[in-house]
Amino acid sequence: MVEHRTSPHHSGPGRAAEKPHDHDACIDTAIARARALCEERSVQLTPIREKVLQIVWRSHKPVGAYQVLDELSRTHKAARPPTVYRALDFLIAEGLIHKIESLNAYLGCGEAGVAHTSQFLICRSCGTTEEIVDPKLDQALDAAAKRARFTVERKVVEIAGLCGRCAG
Amino acid sequence: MVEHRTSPHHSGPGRAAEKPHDHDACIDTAIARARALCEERSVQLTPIREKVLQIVWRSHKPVGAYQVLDELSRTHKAARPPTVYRALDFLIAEGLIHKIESLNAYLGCGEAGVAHTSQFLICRSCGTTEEIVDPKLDQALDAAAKRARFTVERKVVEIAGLCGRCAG
DNA sequence: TGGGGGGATGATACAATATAACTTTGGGGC
DNA sequence: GCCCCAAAGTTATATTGTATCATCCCCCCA
Ligand SMILES: [Zn+2]
Ligand SMILES: [Zn+2]
Ligand SMILES: [Zn+2]
Ligand SMILES: [Zn+2]
Repeated sequence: MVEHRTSPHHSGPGRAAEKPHDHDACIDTAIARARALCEERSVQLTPIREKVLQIVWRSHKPVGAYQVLDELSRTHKAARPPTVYRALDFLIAEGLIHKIESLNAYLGCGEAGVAHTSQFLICRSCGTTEEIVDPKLDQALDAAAKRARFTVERKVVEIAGLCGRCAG
Repeated sequence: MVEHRTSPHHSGPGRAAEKPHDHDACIDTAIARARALCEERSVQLTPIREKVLQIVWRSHKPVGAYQVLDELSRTHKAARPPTVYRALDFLIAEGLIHKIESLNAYLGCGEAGVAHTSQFLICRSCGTTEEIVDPKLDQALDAAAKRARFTVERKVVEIAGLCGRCAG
C-alpha cells in the first residue's frame, strides 16, 4: 500500500521511514537519482529495471521477490521469476537497493550513489525498515574484524525490534 | 568433512575456528553443555535433537537444513524436512545453535548457556565461520538503535570476507 | 488399570525463494 | 546485410521452509 502525498516537506534523512511524509517524493527522488547514476555509469536502467525499482520503492517495508513479480505482472505479462531476480541483481549491483537477509526481501537504498555501509532497523510490528548510516558502528565492525585478523568484504547488520511509533 | 583429533590442546575462545584443533573436543563439549542446560531447564534434548546438534557441530562451517537432513537420514530413515526444522527450531530457542541469515544455514553456538549477543565472521573462501562476542560492537549497535528511538529485540551481524588463514 | 493430556515425532502435501540453461529479441557498429 | 552483445523470454528445476493431521508414548491420576 502506497502512502499518499500529505505534505510537501521532508523531515530530513533517516526519519522519512518513521512518520507520515511525502512518499511520492521519495519514489521520484529515487528514480531520478537512479537514472542519473546509470547514465553516468553507462549501464542501462531499462523499463523493467526501473519498474522493479519503483515497486520496491512503493513503501519503506522490504518487499519479497514474488511480491515484486505479482506487481510487475500486472503491466508486464511475460514477467517470470528470472525477470525479477535479474532486475533485483542489477539494482543491487548498482547500489540502488539492498537485500534484507533476515527477511529475504528487498528495500530501496536511501543513499544511492554515495559510498556507504548501512545498517537496518526492522520493525516487527509495522514492517517499516529504516536504513541508517552510523560511522561509529561501522568502525566498531571494522575493529572487531581486525582484532580477529579478518578481511571484511561485506557487512550485514540488521536490527529487529520495534520502531519509535510502534513502541509508542 | 570432520577434522580429526590432532592435538589435545585448545587455543582459547574465538580461535578454534581458525586453526587445526581438537575438534572432537569441540563437539563433546557442546553436547555435554547442551545436555546439562536442557536438564537444568527441564526441556528434552531428545535423540533426534542431540543428533542434529552433533551434525551441526561437525564443522565450524554453517550447515544447511537439507544437509542436516541428508546426514540425519543415514541413521534415521523416517527423517523429513519437518523433523529437521523442528529440531533446529528447538536448538535455536535454547540458544544451542544460531542461524546465519545471509547463508540460510546453521552453526553451533560456542557460548551456549551464557547470555550473549554474538557476531559472525564468515569466510567466503573456506566457509569457516567464527562467532565473536564483542561488547563494544554490541554497545555501538544499541547506541545506534537508541539514537533512532528503536527498541532492539534481535541483532543480526554477519561480516563476510576472508579469514586470517585464507587471506594470509 | 485404563483413560486422558501433552510433548514429540511421523507422514503427506505444499508454499516460498531462487537458479540453470537455452532461446529469442533488438539496437549499434561495420 | 551481418555480426555482436546485452537484455529479456521461456521452461524447467533446485533450494529452503511450513501447514496440517495422524500417531506414539510417557506420565499422571481417577
Ligand atoms: Zn518515503
Ligand atoms: Zn513499527
Ligand atoms: Zn572445533
Ligand atoms: Zn577461510
